[in-house]
Amino acid sequence: MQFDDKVPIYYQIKQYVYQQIITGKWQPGTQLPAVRQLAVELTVNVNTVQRALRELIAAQILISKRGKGNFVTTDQTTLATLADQLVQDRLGAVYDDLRALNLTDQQIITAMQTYIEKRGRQDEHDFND
Amino acid sequence: MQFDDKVPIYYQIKQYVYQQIITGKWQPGTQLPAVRQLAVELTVNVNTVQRALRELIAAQILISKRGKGNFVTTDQTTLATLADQLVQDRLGAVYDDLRALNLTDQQIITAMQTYIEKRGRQDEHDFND
DNA sequence: ATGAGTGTAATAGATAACTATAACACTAGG
DNA sequence: CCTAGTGTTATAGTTATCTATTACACTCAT
Repeated sequence: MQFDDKVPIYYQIKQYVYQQIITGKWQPGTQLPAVRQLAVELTVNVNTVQRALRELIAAQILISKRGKGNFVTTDQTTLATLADQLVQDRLGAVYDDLRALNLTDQQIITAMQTYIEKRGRQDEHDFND
Repeated sequence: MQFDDKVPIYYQIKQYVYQQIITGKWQPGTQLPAVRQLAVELTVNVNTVQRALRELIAAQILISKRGKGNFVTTDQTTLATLADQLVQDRLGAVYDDLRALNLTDQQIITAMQTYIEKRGRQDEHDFND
């Protein structure tokens, strides 16, 4: 996995776990890959994986069973809130940034639409290459 | 200034300088505050300011005149490109993130519109408090 | 009981970022 | 010439992150 060296790896691993859960790759209640296995897959140290998981366990996103493994929570409320929270946080961050660059609300929406249209054409083009 | 401890301060200072320029607070050709002054304003060390400025100078965004000061470039092309580049990079980042969270293009646009509407109401409410 | 597979934790060393401090280089005005 | 104001650089010490390694704690099948 490619990490952005501007932000701590353990922090990016947390985001990675969120994505696996929200996209359904790791279903509620299912067991995660072993920490040593995750460390190999992410080409990272076990301690770094553990640091990320520790915070997710504290947040009840994951359930840790010593000697057995780590599991995705089955608490539907937690999972539903998580997905919405991640999206809202992301939107809030980009909104603040673009406002700080002097864009109006309408310009932000238009810029996003234009970006997606352009991006769609590019992806299609790349696909046909 | 409040910094996010998840990303290097010198990197955030670069973003700060971009904002000052793009929002017109620092006009093309004008002199920046002295590095020691900036360090005080940002409550940061001179070396950290200098590290940020060094990269901006290398990118020709700023012009350094030893013994005189640092100045915003007057190259209109550079400035126009810069503003557009920052917006596009920001949009690209949030787009990738939201796609990774399984949102469709249309859902991204809708979520952004909804967020801005909600945010607008909240700001208005806060303002009247 | 033993061993394989799991999570958890501690140590020591490396590196990057940041700080405080000092020094050096250049410009302009008196 | 000298001084104040500017950018630039270097050193040393601190902290956070990450790594490698080792050890410990628990579960389960045999």
